Amino acid sequence: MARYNAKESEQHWQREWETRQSFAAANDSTKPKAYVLEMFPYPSGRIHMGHVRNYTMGDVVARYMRARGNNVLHPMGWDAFGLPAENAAMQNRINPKEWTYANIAAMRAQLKTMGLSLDWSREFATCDEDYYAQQQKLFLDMLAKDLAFRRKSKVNWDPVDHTVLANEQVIDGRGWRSGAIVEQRELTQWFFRISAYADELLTALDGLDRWPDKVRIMQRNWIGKSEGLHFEFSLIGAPGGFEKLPVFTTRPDTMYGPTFAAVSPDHPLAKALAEKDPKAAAFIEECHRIGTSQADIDTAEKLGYDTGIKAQHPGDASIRLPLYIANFVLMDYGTGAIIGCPAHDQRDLDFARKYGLPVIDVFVPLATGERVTDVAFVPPKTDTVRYVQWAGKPGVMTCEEAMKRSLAMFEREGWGRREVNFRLRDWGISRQRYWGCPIPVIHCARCDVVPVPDQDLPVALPDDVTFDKPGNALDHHPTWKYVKCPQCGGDARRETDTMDTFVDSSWYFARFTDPWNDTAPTTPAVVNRMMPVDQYIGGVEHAILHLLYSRFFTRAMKATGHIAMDEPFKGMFTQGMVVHETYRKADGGYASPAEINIAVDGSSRRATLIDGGAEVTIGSIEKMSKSKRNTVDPDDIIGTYGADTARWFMLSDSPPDRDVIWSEEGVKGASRFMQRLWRLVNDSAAVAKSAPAARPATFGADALKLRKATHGALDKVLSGIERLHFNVCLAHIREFANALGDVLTRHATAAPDLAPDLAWAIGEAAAVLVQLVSPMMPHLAEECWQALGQKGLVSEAHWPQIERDLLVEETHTLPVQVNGRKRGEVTVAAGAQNPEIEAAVLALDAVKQALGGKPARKIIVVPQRIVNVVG
RNA sequence: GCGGGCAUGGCGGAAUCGGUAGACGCAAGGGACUUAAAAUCCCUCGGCUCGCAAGAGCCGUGCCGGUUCGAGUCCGGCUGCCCGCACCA
Repeated sequence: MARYNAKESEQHWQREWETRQSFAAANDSTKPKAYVLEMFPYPSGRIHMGHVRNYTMGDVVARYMRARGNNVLHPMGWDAFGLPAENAAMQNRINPKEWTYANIAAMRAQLKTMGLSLDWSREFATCDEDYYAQQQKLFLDMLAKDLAFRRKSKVNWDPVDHTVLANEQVIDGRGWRSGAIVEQRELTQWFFRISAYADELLTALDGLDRWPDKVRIMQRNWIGKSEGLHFEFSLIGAPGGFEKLPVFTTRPDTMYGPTFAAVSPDHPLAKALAEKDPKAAAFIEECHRIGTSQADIDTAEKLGYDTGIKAQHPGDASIRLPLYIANFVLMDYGTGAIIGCPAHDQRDLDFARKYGLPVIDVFVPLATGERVTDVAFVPPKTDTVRYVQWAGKPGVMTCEEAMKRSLAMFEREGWGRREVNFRLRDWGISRQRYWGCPIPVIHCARCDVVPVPDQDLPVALPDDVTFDKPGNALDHHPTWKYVKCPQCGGDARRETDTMDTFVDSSWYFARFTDPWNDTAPTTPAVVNRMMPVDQYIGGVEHAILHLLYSRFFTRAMKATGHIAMDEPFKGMFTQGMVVHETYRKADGGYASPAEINIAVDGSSRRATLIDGGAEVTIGSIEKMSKSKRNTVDPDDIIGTYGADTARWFMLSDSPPDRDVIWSEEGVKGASRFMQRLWRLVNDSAAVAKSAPAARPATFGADALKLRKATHGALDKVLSGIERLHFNVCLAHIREFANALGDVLTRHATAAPDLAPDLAWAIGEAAAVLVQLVSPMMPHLAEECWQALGQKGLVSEAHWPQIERDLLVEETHTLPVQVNGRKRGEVTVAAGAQNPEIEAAVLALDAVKQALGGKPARKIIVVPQRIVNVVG
């Protein structure tokens, strides 16, 4: 029999699916909907193995749901705005738009070779005018609801490139491209008021029970809710307007332990002091010079500047604390001012020791009563400790209890109140870039900020831009920004900032439900039927920002009437990375997998360069990356082995949430299995020809055994896909294929006079096997489906009914343990009662021997599982 | 520093509820077919001990302890690795 020709077959079936529109979703279907979505790609130009893994998993779920009878929405698009297009424009003198659309075309062609069951009719790119036009409407609706606003904000400014940099683009205090020292500048920026939903975004996490715990915990920490005490110090000797200093602390129980107070170098009070006091100004300057990178923070010494101002304790006027400007106090958390309690905070202790400030123990360990010396005493809040300075009084209680009682007391005394603080900041979306969605507002000297009127939307990006100057090409454009004010008709200027590309990806999933609507972002009747996404799949790297922004955006769209739900993603799954061995050459450089030969000698492996044969060291397994040169091109794999092989390998072995190690041997194993299935199905088809058309009334022992395996496999694989345990599903499929193979080898020689019931069972088994592999290897499955003479396409077939009565065994073989050690087995009827089983067990020689003639004290029978005799 | 996860053969991993640890695959070794190779098929494959053999026994899921008739799984304490956040008051 001819080997399966993946190349020919895959092209053929991809064309067939396209002509039949097999994967188009219907917005008006009466079937239950299922929305399966993988994170859409950035059009870099080529797909990589991470994409292959992500889209294969999504495709298995989509195909599974379709065969379950759902109306499946499984779309694809492009997250197409962003900096790389501008960099390419600068380097290669190509227009960002041309570059992006050329990349999309190349990647679409690559994706199509994977045979994904996508509804391509809904495809769009976020840089399509049709898409960002609707995004501008959403922005204006949010502006009207005060969910979008402008505020002055500190940014990283690259003075050479004339651009704002994200924190990730600042490396050791320098711009990642220009290498220039980054300045902190105050600019007026656009924000989304995500903080208004902080509490809701936090509490709603509890309801997302089909999300990974890990992601929920990361979001919880990111939102960072903390409860504490808000109060004000009275300042003695402060400049005008700064008589009161608001402070937030999460430890109200330590209110009688501070020995200093401090404000951030960015605090308005610090700035006011700097104007009159050159030394203060110099200190603040120094603080700003110390970088914000992790390494800097780890090593930075605690530094302070004594302002000479005294902070008077609101509960006891006799306590007057020196007020410092301190480099470790952050302006954007709490009020930018702290109380320094050295005994119970390590930073405060370091600071106190450096400046010779006293240390007051508020509480001490119950057991030892030991006082603080070099290490601050910070026990878990639930620990019971001895308070020696609690609100001036002693007591023994947990910190939690003391905090609660302190708060209540201070509120009663009238100088403090309970306050909730969040770590979550409002979302700054202004980017001084060309290749993004223009913020649709006009600045007018008379009317201030004027939204672009509806009839003037979209604010389209001009195509005739140049990148010969650093900075924002929109700003440099000779005419684009000069407009008349829509309100007063006077000379005005367009906003030249564009939106953060995270905005584009915060609602694309909703747009997929009706991308044809050119009058509104969504069509409520449709979006409310097709959303939420039932299964979303993507990398953990988006666990915080993208997912949090999307959750916020869905709420903002609800507030502006574009959707009727809060949560966009009902089920969420984060898949692991694709990793590969690395190869190091003698000169220290990396070699790519395509450049080397591996020789196996027993259990040891040696790598040599194909060109020249020089020895190469096999290095650690790392994430596939260009710098380590350990990438494998999906095109090469699909060209050599076919898409089905690549898909099968991606799902085998490693659990989907863990990293998968790409190896040549593994791919070959997958390819071998594909060919094996092809033979198995063709052999089965030959045998099944002699089978009766109608299902036999009774089945003999061999046929029954095979049918049990068939329906057992069906049950295990389907429930495995449901739980996304793809690697286990594949093992069950292989096990079932082995079982069918055994039957064929045992009976193949007798094929002509094979019992009709067995022939029928073989036909059934082969058909089920093909259907079970169809979500993973869809092309091969179609080819096999045809070889078996089945009607229609397997991609459009419904799952067969699982015959549950075949899953029930008539007899059970139970392992028999004596004192927890296996000594034998008994086979009993399914309905056997315990006394009957116990008698059978005690009759076993091995059991009698193990008991050494003594009677059993107790017999534990776990039905259908195990028997344990206690001697 | 804070938060979370993981640890099972040579390797990736499997083991709904606590119930025969090592499914399935990769690699390796042996054999069959073949002029040969490829392909395919069969056998072995955690360790130790005993046995000519069929087989039998003991040990074994990072380490120490506990709960239980029974622990990879539950509890307490360690060790190592990985991830996220981080001067968050």
